[in-house]
Amino acid sequence: MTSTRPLRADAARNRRLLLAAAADEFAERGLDASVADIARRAGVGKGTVFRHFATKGDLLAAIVLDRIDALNAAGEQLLDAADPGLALLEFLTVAADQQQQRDLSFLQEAGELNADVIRARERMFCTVHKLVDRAREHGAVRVDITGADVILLMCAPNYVTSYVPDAPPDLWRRYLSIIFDGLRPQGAHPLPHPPPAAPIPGI
Amino acid sequence: MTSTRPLRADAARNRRLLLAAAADEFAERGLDASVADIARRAGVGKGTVFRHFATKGDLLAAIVLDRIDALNAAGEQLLDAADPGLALLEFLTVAADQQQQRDLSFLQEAGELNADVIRARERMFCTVHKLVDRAREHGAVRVDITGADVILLMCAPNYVTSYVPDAPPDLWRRYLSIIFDGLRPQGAHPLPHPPPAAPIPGI
Amino acid sequence: MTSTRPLRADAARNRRLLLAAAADEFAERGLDASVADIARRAGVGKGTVFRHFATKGDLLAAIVLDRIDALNAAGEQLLDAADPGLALLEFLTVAADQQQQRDLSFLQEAGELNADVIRARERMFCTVHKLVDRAREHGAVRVDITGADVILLMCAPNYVTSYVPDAPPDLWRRYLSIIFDGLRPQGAHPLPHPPPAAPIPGI
Amino acid sequence: MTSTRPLRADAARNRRLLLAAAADEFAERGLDASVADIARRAGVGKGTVFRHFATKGDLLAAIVLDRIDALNAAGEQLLDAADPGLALLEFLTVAADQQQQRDLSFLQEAGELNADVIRARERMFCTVHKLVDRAREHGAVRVDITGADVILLMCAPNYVTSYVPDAPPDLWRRYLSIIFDGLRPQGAHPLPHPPPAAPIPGI
DNA sequence: AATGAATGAGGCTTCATTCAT
DNA sequence: CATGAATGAAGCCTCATTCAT
Repeated sequence: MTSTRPLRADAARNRRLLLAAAADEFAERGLDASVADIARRAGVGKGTVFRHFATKGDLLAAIVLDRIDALNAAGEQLLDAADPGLALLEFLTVAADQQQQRDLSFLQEAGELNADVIRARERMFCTVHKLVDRAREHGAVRVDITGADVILLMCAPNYVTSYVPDAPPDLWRRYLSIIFDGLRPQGAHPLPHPPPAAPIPGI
Repeated sequence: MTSTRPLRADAARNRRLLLAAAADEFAERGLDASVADIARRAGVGKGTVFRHFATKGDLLAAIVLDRIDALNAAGEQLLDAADPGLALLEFLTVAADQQQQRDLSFLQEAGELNADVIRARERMFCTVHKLVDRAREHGAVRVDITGADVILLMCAPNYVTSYVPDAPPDLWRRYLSIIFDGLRPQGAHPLPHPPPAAPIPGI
Repeated sequence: MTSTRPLRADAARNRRLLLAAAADEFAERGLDASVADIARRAGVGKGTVFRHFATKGDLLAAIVLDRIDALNAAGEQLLDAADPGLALLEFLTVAADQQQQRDLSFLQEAGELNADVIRARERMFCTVHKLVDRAREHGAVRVDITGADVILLMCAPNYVTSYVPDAPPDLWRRYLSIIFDGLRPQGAHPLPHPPPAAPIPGI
Repeated sequence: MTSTRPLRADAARNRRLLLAAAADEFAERGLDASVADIARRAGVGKGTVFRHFATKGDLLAAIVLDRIDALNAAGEQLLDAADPGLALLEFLTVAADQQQQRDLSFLQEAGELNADVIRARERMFCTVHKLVDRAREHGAVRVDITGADVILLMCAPNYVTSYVPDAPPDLWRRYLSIIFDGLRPQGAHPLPHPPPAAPIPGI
């Protein structure tokens, strides 16, 4: 349990600066971004990074945790939406919008991260499964699509646009739309391979 | 100098060993694979790596160049295929199959690689454009899809499956099928964003 | 300034806590014990350590000073003892007992410590010399033994037992006894090397 | 097993330089001597240290291993000596002479070192036990002295003289003589504490 | 031509010390 | 006064690259 005691005003500011700087730096340089660069970008000393995050990995974990939790919150809200199809599309939109930038490999590499991240990821995956189940039941996505499929495809729009030199910030919407069309029942071709096992044992 | 002088027999063998070893190592460990490991895997000394490739980047470039050229050759063959829709799908299948493994970020990072790679990439992009144009004209893909779109989506199936822990080697076929369905005219929804400029000025 | 002004009650308490915590920590972790650990062990903030002791070295010096003074006091008492041989043995017993734990290298490293320590050490050395002189005169130790010899041998029992993994707390007594036997005149073999100069010029 | 392949001429030279430099540096600065300083002293780059010794600890282990093996060899030779008492004294003389300098904490800290060191240490301990047994049987040392005692006392002469500022290089002989007198049966006083368990289970 | 030894820049992390709260 | 946040020097180690053998 992180006994989140209030944190002094300046410390909280630095923590925020660090998370922002790190997110940017990781996005630009990938996971090899150096702690020194992150510190410089945040305008703090290198040592300050380690006061807030014991390890470079912990810093990454903190970022990922924030994003996953935020995304999950959005997803849970959408579980009550009237139109399950629109709800799923909206969820994917939020997901992509939220990370406009290079994806942080957060699904995969997170596997080696902090236990909190793993639990958060499982919660989020659960939510996605529910969203997909509802959408499927309402005929909004094809019957052979699983939650695991959507989880995997979730980051593709950002990934794809990351290759465009000076991409307009909304370009990902184009590819999300294409991919989502591929998930719809209309004109669906049979899939040549079964879906992967759900990433969480219990689903 | 690109003046490919014949190269002694053993040197040629080492070059092949190195390319293979490097491809495997990059695939497994990502771009951070160490030159030492590559050399060991190839069964040669570290110095030999640098005799053949002045720089780690050059080694990567050579791999990428090979793949792009091979892919382009496949694409050019398919330009004569009877069914342009099937031809495009086949091309994407070849592309994904060819790198089964971790994608080498070859489109993007290649941007900073050697000039040969850039030219090869442009040739390949050209071929893709032609394949897409033909497919579009035959109604096999929606009218609002461009060559640039397909180029961007090309790596998505491999990217997506790279997140599955012990993915079966053919899992990418599932996602290529889904994405390709999204490119078809049947049940297409209007796209919310215009396509990016073609990656090569002259297309 | 050595002008020991009275010090507020809580400050005095903190000073005591710090000295105790530091002594323990140094004993367990050696001279590399971190200030942070000492502060935590004392239950105070890191800043408080530096309010009381300008430097980590000063903290060490303060501990050493206390011990030396205490030891010297014991030695001076023993100068009046009836049996000079027993007195010397008792002094060495007190010395070893007092630091049961890892010796703090206090004789040597103290050389670079503050001036107060140096003066205290000189006082203590003086006392040892007197104890040895008396013991020698009474035939309790061999004639070729000097005060400097005893000073050097003084820490050996603790040093020696520091190598025993889970040493019983009194094990040093065994080695003090052996070494002291070596100082006695009975069965003494001639020494192959002259004694070192007295550590203090004026003795 | 260290498949000691011949090692190139220059590499062997550097290895020797490194071991010598490290021994000096450890002796002067203690175990905290920095790798950078060792490299500088040896006249090589920092990286070269790590080519030869994967870890700072491995470097220390190599030094210690050399010393222990040399000492053990000397000890084994002495097992055949005519006078067991003299043999033991000679062994202790060799031991002290061999490390003239600050002891490298080699008995204790070695516990966390490389497995080779541990085995070498056990061999040496065994030898000491045998030397002591023989000496005891011949009445050269008191009956209540064990091998473990001698092992512990072995480094004391060097330890003791390490505190003398500009000690003559043979000063340790004086204290070895004193301590050895303490081990003799003549005029021995009963020991106030039982000996520690032998450091190696099987002895 | 091949090898592997040497190099040193650069990465992560620790910690004594200073300073704002 | 006390606290604990911030700092930056320094330490260990990795690795691409160069160079002697």
